[in-house]
Amino acid sequence: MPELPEVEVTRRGIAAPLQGALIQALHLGKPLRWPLGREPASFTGLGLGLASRRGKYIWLPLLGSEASPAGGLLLHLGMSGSLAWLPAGTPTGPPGPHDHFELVTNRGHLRLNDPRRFGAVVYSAALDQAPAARLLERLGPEPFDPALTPASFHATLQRHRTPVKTLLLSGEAVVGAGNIYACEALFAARIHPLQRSDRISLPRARRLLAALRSTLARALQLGGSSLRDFSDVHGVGGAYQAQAAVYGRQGQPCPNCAAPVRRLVLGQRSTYFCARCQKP
DNA sequence: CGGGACGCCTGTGAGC
DNA sequence: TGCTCACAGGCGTCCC
Repeated sequence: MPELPEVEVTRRGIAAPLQGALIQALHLGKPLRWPLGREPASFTGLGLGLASRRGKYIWLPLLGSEASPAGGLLLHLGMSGSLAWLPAGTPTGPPGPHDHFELVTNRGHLRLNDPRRFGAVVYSAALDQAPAARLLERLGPEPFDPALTPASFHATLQRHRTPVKTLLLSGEAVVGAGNIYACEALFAARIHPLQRSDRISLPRARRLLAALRSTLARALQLGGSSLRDFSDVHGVGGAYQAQAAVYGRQGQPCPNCAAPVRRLVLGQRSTYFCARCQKP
């Protein structure tokens, strides 16, 4: 479910309420993708720092009792995860059957709801130590990092012969695009998803990077996509999916040329595109 | 080494 | 109505 815009919307929603909050309890439900890696009871009394994001991971720093760093929690929402923030004082029912992680703090409850349980919450002593470092080390550049330039992006594309859409999903050239935004960015850049990565010229690479950035920025502005169940930490859904030009619109007219949107399967993922507008 | 397929889970919607 | 099947926003791991 959550791609970079949804994860960033989530991070923004929890950052202010959690910063400086004190953990009173940590509860686990059914197992997520990986074990937490630390005894839940040992988190009681720790403070929380400012949540940050890398790719589709959220890093929640923990503060020791004497304000010394105490590691943090690395969160991933997987395919079907979302976080809910329930401020103290509001009626809070018991955790639901898909609430598999809960932080009880003096300011409220943070719950991770994830029906498919592809998500994860993992303790790490530091961002640059295992297990966090191992999970983050292979991530490509952030889409809005100024160090990511058309030239450097193009250079990464040149190193692979795989279809460009597959490369976008791998996160090696740039992180953040999942299946929806990879399809949408390729449409906006008028590049065919099957186009071999190393055959993309510098001008087209420039166009793709610009399309990716504007697609992600637009989605962020609209609160992300809520195809099924994604919502922000207050339970409000995003609006981007109504703007999707091709994703999930097989057979419907291309908004640009009215040719029917087509679907193909690439790397076991549905891929939507306009065969008339998107050339190899 | 790069590239591609698998598997982790549960829910939902379409088709019969 | 109820069953079966395809498919769903991700990604680490394994195999070729």
